[in-house]
Amino acid sequence: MKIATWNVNSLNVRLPQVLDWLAANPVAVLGLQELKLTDDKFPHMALEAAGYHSACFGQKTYNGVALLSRPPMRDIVRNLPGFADEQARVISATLETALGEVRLINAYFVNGQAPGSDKFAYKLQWLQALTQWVREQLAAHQHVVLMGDFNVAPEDRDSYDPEGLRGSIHHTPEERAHFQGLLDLGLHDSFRLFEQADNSFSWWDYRMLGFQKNRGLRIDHILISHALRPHAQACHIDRAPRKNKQPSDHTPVVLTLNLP
DNA sequence: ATGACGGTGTGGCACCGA
Repeated sequence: MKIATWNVNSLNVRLPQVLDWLAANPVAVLGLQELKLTDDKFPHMALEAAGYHSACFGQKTYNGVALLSRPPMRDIVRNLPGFADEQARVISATLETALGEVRLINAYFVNGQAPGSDKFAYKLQWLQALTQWVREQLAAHQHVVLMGDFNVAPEDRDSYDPEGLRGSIHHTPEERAHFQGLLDLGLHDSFRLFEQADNSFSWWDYRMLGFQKNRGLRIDHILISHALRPHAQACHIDRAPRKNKQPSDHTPVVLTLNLP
């Protein structure tokens, strides 16, 4: 059983690539971020034809998240309960697996623009609210997967230029402390459970040949709860879609669990 | 220090992303 996350930067533009990718990578679950479309424009039919149920939470122009899954989902929750937010950033759902219930949380974390900005303050508030939601979900469910575009490079090795970018957005101590705070709730960064190549990134700037020069960041993550850890078999970044003609700036991260 | 690339909106560019 595989679980993947992918920031598609407009599902309108990227739907053909998502369908192609799913055909080649028939994962059980795919979390999408940055749909940039409203729910009435969500391509339920095309995804159903590909064998996926879908639960979406969209908005116009910005943000928007969705969960796709082969088994049906239930108990779908949109955004962070108790945190008033005009931006559509989180969708959670429960899946029935061979292990029993798995609670999925798919999130598009706030970018934050620059330390000291209003957007950065919003990022920190949002991170606090998300942490509370994950804490509650972990209390209610043994098997929890927190996936998405975290907009945080957790460690220096997750950045192409950790010295030059020290203290800048995605690299600040505050953001990294929040990432560590999520781990401290009882989660593991599944990518780091396995040996990985140096300079493994999930996002590259469209400009200045960022991908060709591998000037990227690892900001897309799949975190799993303690109870899932023994079942994790692999986690890898699939760079192939970044080589497509009209690529997203992010590429999928894929977790393999030893479940049917 | 800035912009570079790409998506969206009701545009002739600005805003946002990371």
